[in-house]
Amino acid sequence: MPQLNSGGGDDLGANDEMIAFKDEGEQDEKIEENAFTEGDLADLKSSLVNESEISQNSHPPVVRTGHQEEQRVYEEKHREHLEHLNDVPKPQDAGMYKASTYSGYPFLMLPEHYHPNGQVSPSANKVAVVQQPHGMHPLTSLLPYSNEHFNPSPSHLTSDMSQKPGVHRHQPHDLSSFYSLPSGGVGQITPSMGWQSQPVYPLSSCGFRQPYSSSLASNSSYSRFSHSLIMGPSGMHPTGIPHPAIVPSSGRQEHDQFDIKPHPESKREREPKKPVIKKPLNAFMLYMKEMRAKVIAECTLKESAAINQILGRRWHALTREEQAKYYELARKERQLHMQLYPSWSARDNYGKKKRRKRDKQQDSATGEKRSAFATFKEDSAPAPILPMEVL
DNA sequence: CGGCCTTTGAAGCTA
DNA sequence: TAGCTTCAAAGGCCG
Repeated sequence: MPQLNSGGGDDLGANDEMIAFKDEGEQDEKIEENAFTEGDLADLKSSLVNESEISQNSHPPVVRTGHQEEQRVYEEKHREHLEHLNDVPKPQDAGMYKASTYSGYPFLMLPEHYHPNGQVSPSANKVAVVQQPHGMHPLTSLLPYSNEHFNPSPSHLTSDMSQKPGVHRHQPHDLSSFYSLPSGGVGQITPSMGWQSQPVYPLSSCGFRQPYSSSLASNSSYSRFSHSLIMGPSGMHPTGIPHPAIVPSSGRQEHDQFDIKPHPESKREREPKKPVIKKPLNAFMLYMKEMRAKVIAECTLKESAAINQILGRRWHALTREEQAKYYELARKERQLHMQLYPSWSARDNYGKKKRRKRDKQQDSATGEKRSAFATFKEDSAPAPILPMEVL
């Protein structure tokens, strides 16, 4: 709830942590921005010609737009990483992390010492965190990038990117030093007022059946992101789909991502459609993706609205380190997204969703301008159903 | 069939 | 620049 916290400083929720992190992290950002260099992309584009020719056997030839070309590079890079994953982990990965705040892709090569107390098991460091039960998120599917792709490299990328025509997105502030958390500074996040209130769905106590910190620290979550998961269902290689960022093996995202329909018979599909590039997932979205299945299993819930409420509370129950992992992952996703789609803007997707009914009603009601936050809370949260102690 | 619900965070927009 | 708006995922539910 950035809106609530933006003005004040006494709320100790995650947002404040982010602010605190940001204050520390601008230096490293310059370095990390170079991690995934344009040179890498260019090299990939040139070196992957053969691969793409081979891969044509597995899927029909596609006339690629500019975006699709970027996506193809994205896919190929992803594949390289996946193949690289099968190799022995490189010693320099650990060494690099030890040198400073880790700069590699955190959820693949999450350093063992990422936790000050070394909670993360070594085996957990080599796999992506984000679970893809039905398919890969465009960017989370690319998590298995090794450090060599995100290695801080000569600063040509940043300058290149900034000089690139059409690049208008600002470079994100570095959050890496966010996560150079003080040892022993593992503070439990004080729940903010917002997340504590107004459970709409009848939440059972399973939302806090066990503290997330323990579940995360255990292998339960990390161990699920084995290579097989990364590779997709039934061992399907990500390159078996048009784009790893785009195409999950199943599910609606498959069609949402670029409006590519499987049956292009209709009139609409014949019209050339500009691919829709989705927003990169934020930290909480990544967390939800990973933990949703776990919550479903624990609580035998299926409704996403209820699950999301539980996840929202668990999110606030996370320790700073635990949240930091997801913030870092989200940051990497944004970086990667920005580098692959430099001309993309979140604005591009504005209006893609139909306007919410409640917003329409709101407008037609009084005409009085109410904050979106107030609207959401008032409209969607009639009364707490569970006592606060359950939450 | 498509919007709603529900969550947090990022980014765009507006006054 | 503060505050507001939209979108991102997910899947059951409902009109």
